[in-house]
Amino acid sequence: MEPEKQIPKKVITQDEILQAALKLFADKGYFNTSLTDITDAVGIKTPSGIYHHFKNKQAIASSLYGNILDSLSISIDDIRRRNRKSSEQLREIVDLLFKLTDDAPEVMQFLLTVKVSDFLPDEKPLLSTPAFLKIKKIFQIGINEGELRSTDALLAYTYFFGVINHTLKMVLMGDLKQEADHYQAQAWLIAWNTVVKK
Amino acid sequence: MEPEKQIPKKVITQDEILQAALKLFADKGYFNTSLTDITDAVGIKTPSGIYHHFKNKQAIASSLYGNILDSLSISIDDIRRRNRKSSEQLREIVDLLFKLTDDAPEVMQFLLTVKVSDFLPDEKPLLSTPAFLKIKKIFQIGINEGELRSTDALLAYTYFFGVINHTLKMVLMGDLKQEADHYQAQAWLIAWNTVVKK
DNA sequence: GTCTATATTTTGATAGAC
DNA sequence: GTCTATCAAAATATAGAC
Repeated sequence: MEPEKQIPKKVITQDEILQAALKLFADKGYFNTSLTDITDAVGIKTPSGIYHHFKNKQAIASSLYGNILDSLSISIDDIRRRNRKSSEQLREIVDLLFKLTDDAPEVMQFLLTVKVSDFLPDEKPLLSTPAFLKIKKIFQIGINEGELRSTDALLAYTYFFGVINHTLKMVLMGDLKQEADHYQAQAWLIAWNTVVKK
Repeated sequence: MEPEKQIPKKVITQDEILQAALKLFADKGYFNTSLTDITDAVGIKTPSGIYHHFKNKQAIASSLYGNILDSLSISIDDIRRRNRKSSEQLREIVDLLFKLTDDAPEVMQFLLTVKVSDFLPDEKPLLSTPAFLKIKKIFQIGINEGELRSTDALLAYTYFFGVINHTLKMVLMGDLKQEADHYQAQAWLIAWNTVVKK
């Protein structure tokens, strides 16, 4: 093992700030998280350092939100590329969300239980976001191709992700005691039945 | 028409404060609502008046939350008294929630889209609240009597209200453009199908 | 890029006159 | 029970030394 440097870690990266902020925002909420909380979590002594990386507190949240949605959008692109049927694509999206809930609960908390518009009023509403538009498109194609019941694509989305998101939220809040993974198979089946053509 | 009194309205009731606060909390969020906002909305000039009615800002929110949950609990009692089957009871609860969404959207916004635990950390979690426990009991009885599929009552709740709540949330956020009433019949059917024994 | 120190602003809350 | 006036605290943000 190498001898550890005596110099205390001082240099903070943007990513460390984002990770700490994400955890705090997900846990205590944006308004209950002060810049001091973030500096504490990240191991520096003053909020000053943060202003070298971000314009202000809002910019941290905005960056987080953007990153999460971008990453989600990319994953969805990938999923759509690898699967042709709407059922398969939705199946993989559900798989991704359940995995994220177990492996990166802060991310899903930020997506599902945090009301972003309260502190990012200028951000695009979730439903006009690329990630969401792609999901809506999956429903639309499924309807056109006859795999899904013919309703409004937005309504199909509403029912399907009503089941999925509520299940994940109950896990995140600790009301459902097992890992998300444990509920996935059944939740998928129930959600799928809300939209499938029989 | 009677001659209007010249004396400007000064005396404010507790209920006026609660109503104004509910609207503001639902609209802008608890943390974006200052006591000054409330005094403005209620027509007095200084936050001082509010402290004669409530201990502090939190107490306003706490009172609101309690009132809403109490009233919901009473409505559920009434519904359970008037109906015997779980299906009928759930049907009426759904009816109530859709009506509330159209007639008192602030109330439903407070229930569905506001994260109460952020500013009322000492409040009982929603799921250990009388209103919720009664709803859970309805599912449990439905399962025992064979009307509902045999799963965990909490899971039945999760799926059923996943559909219902998400539909109402989409209406409240303006993503679904019609009144809640317009979506009720189909949402009920979909939600019911997530739990019914076939 | 982090530190000390400080400026600025907001807001929750109180005291006392009327 | 509302008003004027004011306090106290907290948190965002900045300036300048190192």
